[in-house]
Amino acid sequence: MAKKSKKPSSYHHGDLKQTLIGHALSIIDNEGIGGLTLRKAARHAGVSHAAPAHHFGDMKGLMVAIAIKGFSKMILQMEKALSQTKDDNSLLKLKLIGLAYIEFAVQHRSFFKVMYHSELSKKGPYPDLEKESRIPFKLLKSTVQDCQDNQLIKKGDIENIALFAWSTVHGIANLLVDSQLKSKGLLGDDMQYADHVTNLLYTGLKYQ
Amino acid sequence: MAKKSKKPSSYHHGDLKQTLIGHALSIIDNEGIGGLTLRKAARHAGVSHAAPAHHFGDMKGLMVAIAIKGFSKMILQMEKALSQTKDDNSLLKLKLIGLAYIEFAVQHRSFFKVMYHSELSKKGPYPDLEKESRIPFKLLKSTVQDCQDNQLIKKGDIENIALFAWSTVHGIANLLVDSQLKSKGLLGDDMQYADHVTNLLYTGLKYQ
DNA sequence: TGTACATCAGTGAACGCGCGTTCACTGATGTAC
DNA sequence: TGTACATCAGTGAACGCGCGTTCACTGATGTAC
Repeated sequence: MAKKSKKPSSYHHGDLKQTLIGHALSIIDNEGIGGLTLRKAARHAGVSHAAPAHHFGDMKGLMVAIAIKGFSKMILQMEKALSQTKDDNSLLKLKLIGLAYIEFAVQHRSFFKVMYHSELSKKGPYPDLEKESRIPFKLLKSTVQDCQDNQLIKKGDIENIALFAWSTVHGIANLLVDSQLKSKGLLGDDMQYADHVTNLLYTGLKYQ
Repeated sequence: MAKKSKKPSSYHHGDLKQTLIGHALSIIDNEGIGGLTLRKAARHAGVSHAAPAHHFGDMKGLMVAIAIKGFSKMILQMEKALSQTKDDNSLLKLKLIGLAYIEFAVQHRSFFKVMYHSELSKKGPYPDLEKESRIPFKLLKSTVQDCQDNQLIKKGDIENIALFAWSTVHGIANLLVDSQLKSKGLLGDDMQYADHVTNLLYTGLKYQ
């Protein structure tokens, strides 16, 4: 405390914004969204408690920044999954896109929690966030369309079928993220389980 | 403020415990679980801010009390649904029990949120809560067993099949509770949608 | 029916804590000439 | 290359707030005799 000469008292951090997001995510990892505060994020980043306000304005600003980053990561992961098979195998694509969604949620659970946090989806307007958040569903819809065009699943309203598929997959992702299954000792490997459930879902889509 | 003669300054409330639970639920309805504090619940109940500690000890005690009450309500609702059809129609039972689960979640969303709040499921031990919380899954498992005995669904490990069914239904319930679907303008009637999804699920269970 | 006493539920003042927010400031970086 | 100045990121002290918790208390209810 007496000697301050050790630290070069940097007034320019480099990329504090991204650093703060990183620490915010790890706080959420450990304590849940309720455990995140601006002061705590600043403390973890080794920076004055007033610094976050400079970049995010307030708590909501931080959450929005995290969510936007999360969505763009998730979209990349989904697109990568789609590109792993040929155009004519659209049923496999449907499965892969669902698994990519679940995989992202499991691998980046704090991102996922923020992205679908109800407080965030309530109030707007955050046009950038809103735009990004719609893309995953759009990807799913066009895949469902492909499947129907190739007569791989039964006919029906695309929007509805996509909604069914998404909500099942999203529901499973949520469960895995919350560790509801693991804490009951019912679950071994997350992705193996996810594979089972998506198979179940697509069998339903085929025959119903 | 000057005249205190109006209120009879009651030192005995009648059933403050249940009253506090009721107000806690309505706070969660309006502001989410994060918005609930002991002081706020006391304020809504028109009671001193130290009163809740008398009945619940702390915040966690209140949450546990809410969850226990929620589970016993939900179990009643599921059992009622099961009793609405005859023994030999177990596939219908499987559907009804799933719908009862979703219906409870939608009708009592604050109960549901507390019952499956991750902070609650982490730390224990609350033996009463743990006991109650296992019953819904047990009911589901025995229904799945019935279906398999009557060769209404494909063979397989009961525990796994029940887990698939539960997690899908639970996932949907969560989505409806969080209003993720409504806020996207994708959803008309909750239960009509739930009906669709459960049909989809059970078709999967039949054919896979 | 009446009195004395124990128990129990709720009170209200007090405390320390972490939080978000404000604001004058410091000092590093970038730009003009 | 050097100097003057603007901009911008982060500082740290200060504030008021709502929270959980503690604790001596009050007064209503129930029980013994």
